[in-house]
Amino acid sequence: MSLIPIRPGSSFGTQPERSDAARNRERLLQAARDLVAEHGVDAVTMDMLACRADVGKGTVFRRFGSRAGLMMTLLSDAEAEFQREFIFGPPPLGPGAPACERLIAFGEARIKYVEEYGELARAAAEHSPQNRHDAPPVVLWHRHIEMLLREAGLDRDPWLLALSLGATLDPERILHSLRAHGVPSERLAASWRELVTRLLREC
Amino acid sequence: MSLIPIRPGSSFGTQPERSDAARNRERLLQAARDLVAEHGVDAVTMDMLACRADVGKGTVFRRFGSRAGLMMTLLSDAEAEFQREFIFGPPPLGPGAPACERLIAFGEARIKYVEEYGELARAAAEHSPQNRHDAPPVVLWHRHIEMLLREAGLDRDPWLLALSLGATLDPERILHSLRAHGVPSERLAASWRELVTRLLREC
DNA sequence: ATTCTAAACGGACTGCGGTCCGCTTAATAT
DNA sequence: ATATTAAGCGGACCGCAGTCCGTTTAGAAT
Repeated sequence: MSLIPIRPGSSFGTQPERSDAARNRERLLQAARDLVAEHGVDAVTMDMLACRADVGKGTVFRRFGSRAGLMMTLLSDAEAEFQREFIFGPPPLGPGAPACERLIAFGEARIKYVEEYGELARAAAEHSPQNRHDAPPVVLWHRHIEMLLREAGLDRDPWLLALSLGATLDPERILHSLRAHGVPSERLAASWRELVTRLLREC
Repeated sequence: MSLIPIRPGSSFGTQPERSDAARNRERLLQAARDLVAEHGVDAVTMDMLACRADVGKGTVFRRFGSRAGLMMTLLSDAEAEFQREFIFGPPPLGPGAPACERLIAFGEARIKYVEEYGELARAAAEHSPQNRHDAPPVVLWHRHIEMLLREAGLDRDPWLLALSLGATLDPERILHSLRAHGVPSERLAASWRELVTRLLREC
């Protein structure tokens, strides 16, 4: 179980991957996207993927490490885009707006993200109690929230407070509200706004 | 996958279970407690349990429905005690104290509970995205928090807000803070207190 | 005591995620 | 061209949760 770099062989000092490996990766990613589109995330099995991509099962696990790793890879583009937006993008999500507004925008963006990629995100976290909370993207959101809390003047253990706020935005939870209880995303966003504004009042 | 009644055969109109079934249940529960004590929750498999209790594997699943069901059963006593305390017990956890103080006490009690039974609680929720949020005890905590929020004067969608607060107290999350990051439970409790008091200021 | 039947039983079986290890091959050195 | 070798490959294999179905048996009815 190792970290999956966003670009394979992107680290300096390591040689680029072999041509057959690159070809197999493309085949696997294409097959995975097709299968997800055809049957939905939850119905895609690793054997099915190996079969469709016409590679051995071992190759699938060599590429992605685990089912969760595969899902992370499928998410990586959307994830990178999301990160770009809240780090470099225009306000209120990106820098330039007051912390409180950025925090609200962050939650709203996250809810939209889960609406679109929730199943993948859930599958990427399943069966990984470790990586569920320590995966690089999760740590990044967490630090982002913590930074905004500090910026808003919340100095009492902002790290743990950020953890609590992050829990509210957990894909599985949001997805459950959306799908199982039929809560419209606007209502989730409104509740998030309420939570954040109450928390940051007079800071 | 069905709900597991706290007391078997406790519903009216159903006949009591057969004697061999009762004997097997006791054997299974004893074996399960022993195995958990010996090897830890995560290492206990259903085959192991069937073997130790000297019953067939089918019997294990007939009793408990799933691994998660078994863990819920093992938790049911502690769970019932916890419920009793925050519903009927002395303040500030039970009725008689201001909503804000009860909410703080609730979180503190929950953190202690997770410290003691966290592994079981996590295992009881694993692989059940459905029952994870809709299991009777979870729904009860949730309603309790919602009630306290209303009592404190928070009228803007207290149901969703209760969901957010509940997310903070999720066993897996608390356990991860405690074990993986070594956060002492007092610090978790302090952060919870901070969160609740900020949220309920001037209500 | 005998019969009846629905509940309970047990263990072979399935499907899935994940590992292992002997074989193949791309890339490099000569 | 040939030899070398480490990365890559494939699929048999494992452990586990959960299902299926033919067999057994407790308890009621006679």
